[in-house]
This record gives sequence, structure tokens and C-alpha cells, in this order.
Amino acid sequence: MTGLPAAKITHPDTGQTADPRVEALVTEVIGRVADKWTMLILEVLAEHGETRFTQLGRLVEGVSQKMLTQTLRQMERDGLVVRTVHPVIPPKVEYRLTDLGVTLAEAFCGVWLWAEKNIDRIEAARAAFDGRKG
Amino acid sequence: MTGLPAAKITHPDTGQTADPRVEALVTEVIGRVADKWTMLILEVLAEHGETRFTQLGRLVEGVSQKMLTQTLRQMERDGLVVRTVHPVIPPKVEYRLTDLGVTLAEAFCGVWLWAEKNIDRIEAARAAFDGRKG
DNA sequence: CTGCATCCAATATGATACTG
DNA sequence: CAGTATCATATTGGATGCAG
Repeated sequence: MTGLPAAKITHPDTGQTADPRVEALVTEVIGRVADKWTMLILEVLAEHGETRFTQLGRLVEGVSQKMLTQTLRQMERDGLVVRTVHPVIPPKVEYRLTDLGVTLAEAFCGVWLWAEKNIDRIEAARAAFDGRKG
Repeated sequence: MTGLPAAKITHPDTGQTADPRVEALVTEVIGRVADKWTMLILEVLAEHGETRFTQLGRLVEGVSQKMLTQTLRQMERDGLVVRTVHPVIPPKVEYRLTDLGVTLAEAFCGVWLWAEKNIDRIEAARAAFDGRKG
């Protein structure tokens, strides 16, 4: 357990635990934000900047139009992205991260790097596990 | 886009993009790991160290026994946690993070802190959004 | 205590077709 | 192009009962 970061709720300085109400909210926010499509869209927007709907669909591997729309709406509601409609024909709608969205992307950056870095170890662990069992 | 971290796939140093196969794997890993229960269990284990099954259920707010078991199995398979069975009666089973799990917990730490820090902004954004619409 | 199996309800997601 | 609507399916999650 050496070197573990003092996580989430407990404040390293005060050593105090936040009140349960705040903890529940954090849990709720984590639940919403720790979502596959949210993370992947966040990543694409962080990398590409302002992006149109259709191109976003191409860049986010495997997302359906429905999930793309749905996730973008949620992210817009949570203040993570801004949706800009250009009144032209054919329609042109662009999405970009808000300041808040950028900070979340930065927070997730560590997870992306972790995933990229540790793929081999995960694959190995799975192979070992599956060998022991099924 | 100022100050954005060079995300995931593109290496800041080489400027090179990883091959598609790796990208697909990263996406898959993200999809598995960016899960509500995985994150919350990870957090509890990071904070409390080795923990028994039942207590884990109490510490992870709102998790059902089924999801707890299921998520722990996945995490075990992915090499994130170790499951130790003590041959006593009544049974005693403890879970703790592996080194790999600890590094993932560290990576997620930024997201926990982000959530805690930005709850107010998210609530405000939601209220504003809901006011504009529904 | 741990945790698997099963049934069931609720949600989430995907494919497809359609609209401004 | 950027969605919405609809239906079919998959996954999730809870409750319960049972076993080692």
C-alpha cells in the first residue's frame, strides 16, 4: 500500500472525511462520468478540438448515432461540452469542450495513458486467469 | 485548446499515432475499466487496503451482492485485485489491489478529485440546461 | 460468511427507418 | 448533415433461495 494517493473523499490535510451528502453526490457524478462513451468522446474532443457531429461519429470507434447523440446531450447538460448550431444548409453542428470539460479530460489523461501502457499486463493476467479456470 | 495534455494514443515525443490494433485494445480496456462499480471498488480498496467481501459490500455505496461478485471477478481476471481465501469456518475471503490495480487507482485519483471539486459547477450547469429546456 | 444460481423487472444499447 | 422515433435485443440490477 506504499505510495497510495490519499483518495477522493478523505482530505489529506485535515484527515477529515467529507459529509455523506457530498460523498453521495461524488458517487453520482463518478457514475455518470465514468462511462465508456463519455470518456471516448472526451478524448476525441480533447485531441481534435471543435468537431462536427458526423466526424465525431467516425472518430469515436464503434459508437452508434443514438449513443453519440445521447452522450453528447448529457455532457452538454453537465457543462462538459458546448453545442454550436450554424444556421446553414446542410446543417452544421459543432461540439467543443468547455473549460470544465478540458479539466475532466486532463484528469482522465492518466487513465488513458495507464490503459495504453498496461495492455500487455492485462492481456497476460486474463490469459493466466482463464488458464486457471475455464 | 491551450494546455491540453497530449492524450492517450498520440505520443507527445514521437508525434506518432499508435497502430489501429493497439488503439482498439485501449478502447476495449477503457470500456471495461471505465465502469461505475469498478471505479468505486477500486477506490474503496485503495483507501482501506485488504478488505473482506461483506465489508466491501458495505463500503461500496449501493452495490448489490451480485454486481459486487461480478465486478470483483472481472477485476481479478484483469489482474487488478487478488482474492485470498482463508480456509477457516466461517469462510473469510479478502480482496486487495495488485500493483497493477494500485497504479490504476492512482490514475483514477485525478478523476475522483475532479468530481469532488466540481460538483457545484456540474449542478449549476444542469440547472441552467434544464432551465433552458424542459 | 461467501457467493453461486435463478428468475424477473428495468435500462441501456443497437439497427433501422424517417424528417427538417 | 444532424438528428428523432421505433422496435428488437442485450445488459444490468435486485430479490430470493441455496450450498460449501
